[in-house]
Amino acid sequence: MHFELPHDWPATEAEAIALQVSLAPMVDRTGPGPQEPRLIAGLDVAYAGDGRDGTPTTAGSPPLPPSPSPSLPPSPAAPMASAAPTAPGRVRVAAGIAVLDARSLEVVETATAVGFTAFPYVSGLFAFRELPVLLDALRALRTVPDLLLCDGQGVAHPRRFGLACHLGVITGLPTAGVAKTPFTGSSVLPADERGAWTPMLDGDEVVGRTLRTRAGVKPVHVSVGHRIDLDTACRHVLAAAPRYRLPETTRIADRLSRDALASAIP
DNA sequence: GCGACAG
DNA sequence: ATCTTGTCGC
Repeated sequence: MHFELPHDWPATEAEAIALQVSLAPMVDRTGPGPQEPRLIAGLDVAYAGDGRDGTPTTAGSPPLPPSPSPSLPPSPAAPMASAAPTAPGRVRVAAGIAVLDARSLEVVETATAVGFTAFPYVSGLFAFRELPVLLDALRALRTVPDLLLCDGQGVAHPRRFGLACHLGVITGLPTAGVAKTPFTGSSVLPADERGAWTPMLDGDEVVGRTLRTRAGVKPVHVSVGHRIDLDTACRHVLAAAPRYRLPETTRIADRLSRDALASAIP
């Protein structure tokens, strides 16, 4: 598929935060979104080494020098990476996308992309780290998913603009975030029964839902990304996770990204 | 001021 | 995120 970046890539944490603040108003949290999607895609990113890179979280200093990571020219049919080769402080990454038939949960198409991180891991600015390689993998996709399930938060974010929202605004597709641990917003544990849920609250605002996809296992945290409502998002997450804690989409995307990373010849 | 902090 | 052995259970 094809899309244009609605903004330049930030070089500092301050720029990244300003970008989130300006883009957050573009998020559509009410959807209602696809009621019966035909194709649901899961996305994930794998890291080499320990996943950490240079600049920790030192306040003030720029995250990383201007990086060329976000792919510039839309090469037609070339396994494009995020440019820049071995640069100090940059970690090799691989993205995996699995497009499944929403009803049978069978794989319809897969795509991967490899590259290097263009931003350090900073809680709240997670998207700037994974988006570049994820977008490369999305560009390699032939089919257009009806819903994107992301590994991380949607509006359950300090500025209401987590990875799922960012990906939704860029692609224009409905998205939802499925996080393994809570971030912004707290909730009480839902009953130990598949399908049980409790609201995630940040003050008096509902930012997501803690959803039990399987009894006896920790619940996941679902939040709206873009062009879908919370009920619809949770319904699809539950349907995509018939047996394990995480949706099949995410599980398969995780495997794809790890395999792609291993094939990238470390 | 101190701790916490999606992956 | 990633590094890892053993262990409990279907």
